[in-house]
Amino acid sequence: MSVTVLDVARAAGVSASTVSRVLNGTTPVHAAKRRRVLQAVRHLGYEPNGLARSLKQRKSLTLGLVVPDITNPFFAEIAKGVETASHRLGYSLILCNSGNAVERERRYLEVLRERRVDGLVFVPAGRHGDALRAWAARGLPVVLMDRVVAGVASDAVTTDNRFGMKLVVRHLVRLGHRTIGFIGGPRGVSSADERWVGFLEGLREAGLAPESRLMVRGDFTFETGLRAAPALSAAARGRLTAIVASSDVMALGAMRAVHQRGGRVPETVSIAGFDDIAAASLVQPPLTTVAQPVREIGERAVELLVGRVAGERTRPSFVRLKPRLVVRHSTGPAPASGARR
Amino acid sequence: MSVTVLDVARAAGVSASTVSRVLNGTTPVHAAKRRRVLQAVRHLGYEPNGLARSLKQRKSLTLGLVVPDITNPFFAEIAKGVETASHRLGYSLILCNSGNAVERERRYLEVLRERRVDGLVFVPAGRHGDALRAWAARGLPVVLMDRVVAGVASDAVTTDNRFGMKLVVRHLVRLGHRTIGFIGGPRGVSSADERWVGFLEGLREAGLAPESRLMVRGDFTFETGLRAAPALSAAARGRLTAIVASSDVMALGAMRAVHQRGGRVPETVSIAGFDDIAAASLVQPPLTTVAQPVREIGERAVELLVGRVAGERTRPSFVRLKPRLVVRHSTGPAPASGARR
DNA sequence: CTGTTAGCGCATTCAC
DNA sequence: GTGAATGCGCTAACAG
Repeated sequence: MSVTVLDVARAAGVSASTVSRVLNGTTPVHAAKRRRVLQAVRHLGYEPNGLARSLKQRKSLTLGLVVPDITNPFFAEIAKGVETASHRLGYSLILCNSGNAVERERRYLEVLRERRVDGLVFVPAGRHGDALRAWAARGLPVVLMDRVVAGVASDAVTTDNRFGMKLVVRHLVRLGHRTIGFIGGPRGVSSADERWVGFLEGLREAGLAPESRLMVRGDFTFETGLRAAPALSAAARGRLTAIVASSDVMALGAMRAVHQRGGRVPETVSIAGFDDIAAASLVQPPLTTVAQPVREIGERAVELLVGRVAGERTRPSFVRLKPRLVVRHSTGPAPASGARR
Repeated sequence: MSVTVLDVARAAGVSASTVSRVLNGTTPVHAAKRRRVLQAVRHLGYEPNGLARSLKQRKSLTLGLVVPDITNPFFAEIAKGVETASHRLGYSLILCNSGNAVERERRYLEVLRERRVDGLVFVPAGRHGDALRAWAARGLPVVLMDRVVAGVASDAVTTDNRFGMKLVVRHLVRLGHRTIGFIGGPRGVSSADERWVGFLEGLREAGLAPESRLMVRGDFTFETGLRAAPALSAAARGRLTAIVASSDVMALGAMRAVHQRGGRVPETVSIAGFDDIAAASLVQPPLTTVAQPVREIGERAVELLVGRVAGERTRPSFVRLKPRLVVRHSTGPAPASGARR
């Protein structure tokens, strides 16, 4: 069927092993033979069979990437970083979109094991982590991104979410805001939890008392923001001058809600997000947010993973990248005081 | 090292082939033995080696996905559809992000051949197509999405771009617009070319004369829209009442430019896009656009591909999906007449 | 129904 | 330096 090393060997008048050596540069080969081999390769249009090589060498040069939703711009950016780094280092990447479903996630890990991927770059969907623990228990390399899972001591690349969120709160406080609503992410997702804590700490730093009725949880969707903003306004009885969302998408939803009700951003209420997705700078007004080094997250994760595949480290490394505040026009000075709807 | 069929066979007191038969349901096996095999599998934590299976069966159950840019929401949606369909049909998906670079694209196709993927779902970067022709020449299945490549008679799933663009023009004409600017995509990208033609046809249908100075080409980026909108306004000397962009991202750029210069959408100028990416409904005002059945494009492409892998068809099928106009608030009645900046 | 045999295509011993 | 032999883990004949 397809042309094999043996075919090349025959055409070049050498043995299969010699062909292999030439192709992989494992061992020196006489220049003359080497040339004949290369020529035969070209002549026959030989293409090595990666499957056979992987089987023999017991490594597939393939990595798995599992994300909750590739259409989420944040994960798309991460995926791009992961893809770039993988191919740069000679690995192919199998894409798995878990759709935030734990069951699908479990199935994917199974498939990836069967495919004998050399490692896994992973943004876990929920808090759970059984499937992941099972994976790690087999000694298979895995690097978590964005969030960590309780009880799994694997490599991870995350953002300093607490710090990032405090940056936002400070910014708002400096602008004179005293009553700030918060739209958080799902409980149990570590990055969301950290942002929640960062928000509380930011308030405390400023001597502000948190009000639990002004803090709601969402699921990182636009709809959450859309619904939460009016709810927060109502809960604050007109005192609210700013809203911080735990993701840009939710912030965009909040902004939309404000506009729909005839409010203006930032005049009526300031709004800030987290992530700095592309859309953040494209909306009107452009969104103040916390920029995560997304590309870098993906790239560092792969580098860590490949290092571990090569057996470099033995203890898990935990990389925390610093985010930075990006001030745009969705935040402004707090209104002098008092009632507005 | 890892546990193999042979280990299972020994543990169950049967031959390796029987284990294989039980696992694959190829041939009936005595209930008792079957049970013992299954038990041994569970007991030993056996996991089939997909690499070995693929080598033997000469099919990898893997597909390649090549897109220009996974962070482009349009391609991200497509990727999601492709991923879902692939895994549903039992295939894994290798993700390749060509970054719109022909050379990277070429390298990817090479890698994918070495990996012995069973087929390729492909959004080609440019007009070229040599690498693709080489691929197809080897009889390897490929399905194009969104755009086709001249001289390559492969399966393809596309949108009826001409029709879609005419829908937009009709809509605008009905609103009273007579001087409409157009921001097109790159020449040689078939989908962009079709939209260009559709725009011209739409004008003609309405008895409007195209003005070449009111039609510019871009590269589907936000920046293109940002720059093109003012340029079109200037070229029209105040007569322009509407702008149609060949993609939502460019439309968003145009909208931003209008806002930056103090204009209002749609009062000053109506703006329409193409694709209906998520952001289109989230911006202010929500964008009138042509919705492509993105998810379906991805899914149909995979189904076509898998069908071809199975050797179902022999002639290339060319699927054209109908887009639909989504009227939102970025388009409105043309102003009574005359000058505005 | 089931065991035995024989590769899939390659890289790696081990001798020379 | 190089060839012959071996086996990675699996499934598909081929007999029984």
